This record gives sequence, C-alpha cells and structure tokens, in this order.
Amino acid sequence: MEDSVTARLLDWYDKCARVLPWRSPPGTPAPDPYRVWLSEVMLQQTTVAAVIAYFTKFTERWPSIAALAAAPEEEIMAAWAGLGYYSRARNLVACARAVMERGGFPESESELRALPGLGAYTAAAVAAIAFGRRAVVVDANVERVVARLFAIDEPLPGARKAIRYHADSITPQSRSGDFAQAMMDLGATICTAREPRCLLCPLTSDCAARAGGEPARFPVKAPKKARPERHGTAYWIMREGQVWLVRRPGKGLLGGMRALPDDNWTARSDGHGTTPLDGTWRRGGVVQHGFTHFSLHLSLALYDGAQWAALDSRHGEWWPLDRLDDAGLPTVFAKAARLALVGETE
DNA sequence: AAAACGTGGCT
DNA sequence: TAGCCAAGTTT
Repeated sequence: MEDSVTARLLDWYDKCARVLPWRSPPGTPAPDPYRVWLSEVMLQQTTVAAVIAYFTKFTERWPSIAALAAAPEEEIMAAWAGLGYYSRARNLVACARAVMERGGFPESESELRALPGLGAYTAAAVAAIAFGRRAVVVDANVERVVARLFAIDEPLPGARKAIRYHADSITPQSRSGDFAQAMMDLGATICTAREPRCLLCPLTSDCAARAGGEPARFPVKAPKKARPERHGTAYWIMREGQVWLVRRPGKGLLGGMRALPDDNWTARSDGHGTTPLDGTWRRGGVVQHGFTHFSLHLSLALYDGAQWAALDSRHGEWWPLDRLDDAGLPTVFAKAARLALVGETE
C-alpha cells in the first residue's frame, strides 16, 4: 500500500507539478543549490505568492552565493524588509559566508543542519531537492497530508513523531526531492487546510480521513492562546525633507531593522509614552498591526519642535523622504510612515 | 519545551 | 471581520 501511494504521488507530480522560479521540472537536473537554499529559507512560514517577488529580486541582485556572501549585511536586511521573520536574513548572511568559507554547500543532511538558519525541515529539503539525497521532509503541508492519509487522531504538536514515522514509510529511496515537492504541491493545491478537493486528489483511495468522511478534521490541533493587545507610539521627526530613523537592536522583534523611533512597546508591555525630544507633538493617527503573538495599536506622534541637536547620531540617521522606500522599513513602520506622509500633505 | 518571531491572504 | 493559516528556527 505504501508503495502505491508513493508511485501515485510521483505520477501526479510528473503531470501536475507547479512551475516555480526556483524549481526545475520533474525528471530534469536539480537546480543550483544556492537557489534551492534561498527559496527554502524564504518559504519558511511564508506563502509562495509572497516569496516569488523577493526570490526574483534577490537572485537578480545576487546571482550566486559568492555574490550574496560578499554583500553588506545591511543591504540584505533592507532587501528582506517586508518578508518578515528578520532573523532569517541575518542567518542567511551568516550561512552564505560559512558556505563560502568551506568551499561550497555540504551535501549531507546532518552537515546542512549545522548551518545557520537551517533546521530539520530545511536541511532535509535541501539535501533531497538540491543533492538527490534520501531525506524525510516534513513541513506543515506534509503534516496535513500524512495526518489525513493515516487519520492520525493525536493533536499537534504531540503527533509529530507519528507523522514523521508515516512520512518516512512513504518516502522513496530515489526521487525523494520530487516526492517532497509533490507532497507540498498536493498540500498547497488539493489537500488544503479548509475544504480539501478530494475529488481531484491522486491519493483519494488511499486516504483514511477521506474514508472516514471528515478529512478536514485532520490534523487535530491543540487550542491556541489568545493574542494580547498592546499600545505604543512611533515618532515622526522631520527636517528639511528628511526623517529621523533608528536601527533596532540586533536581536528580538524586528531585530537589526531600520525603524521609526518608538516608546519601547514590546510583545509583553505597552510603550511608556515618553517622547524622544522636548517640544510640541501632534497626534498623527493610529496604525493597527498584527504580529504572530500580539496585536499592536501604534499611535503616530508628529514633531513640531526644533530641538534636533538632542538626537544621537550613534543610534539613528536622517533619511531623505524621497528615498524612503529604500530604507527597508518593516511593514508596521512602513504603515506608520505612509500615514505620516498622507498627514503632511493635508 | 514553550515562547518568540512578521506578514498578507483567505474565509 | 476576526481568526486561521503558510515550504520553521532559535533559545
């Protein structure tokens, strides 16, 4: 039975594989490991639709891992702005440099796993897709497909071990990279989280959840915790067509990214409301932004004073408004900046 | 081992 | 619309 699942899935992939910029068609030589790795890192917790534009931009600007490794970290962080999970960009740089140092990508799953930013999933995916190694690739798509195929009742995350065991049982010796991508295509287009399209599924006759009549019940998940709501303020300080931007600390939320000054709101607490400069401030409206683990109401304060000398050039810089798009602001601050600019022209 | 860590799209 | 969800990793 396992063999037939594997064969049916690969047959389906041969006909129906999605065409994606980082992929080579089934049965053709593997793509450049650099492109496989870069796409896999970008795709961590991120949709294909969001990744395509970034992948294209990155590979045009840095066509090889050598080019990426030689680029200033600051430029790569700015190019990553908007994609989210910014520690990925930091790890991307560190990984590129480590790979150059050792003379190229390692090909084994365990050596790949030791590189910065490559966890269990990404190491397996790169080993299988770029290097043709047999590896058991388990991401959220595979979890869903396997949980349904075998009607696994145990809730996630506890079910991970059982899911991995079953995923291993259907992973072929050869073509495990195609197999992994087939599972992900199936999960993304047919075996979707809500309303799976079982009538189109090549594995419908193998699927225990389908036989049970309630495929969407799987995977069972533990209930989630409520997201707290936080309030904070961002400060818009303008002078002669420039705005004052700071660099956030390297670790933590939006770590290492350029940003508007703020009153130190965090996931755990509201901001303290203390302004960064003396003088007159005006209300500039409120931006609402959802993070993974909290929701933020960010008030915008607009500076009317002229005490600019108090700003510390070790922590920030004047940035020209006409190049604001190049500043690489994370989305929450890009929203605030947009609001400020609309306010200024009214 | 649980929590931190972004964002945009879909229902 | 408010919540769920996505090719996870790190600490």
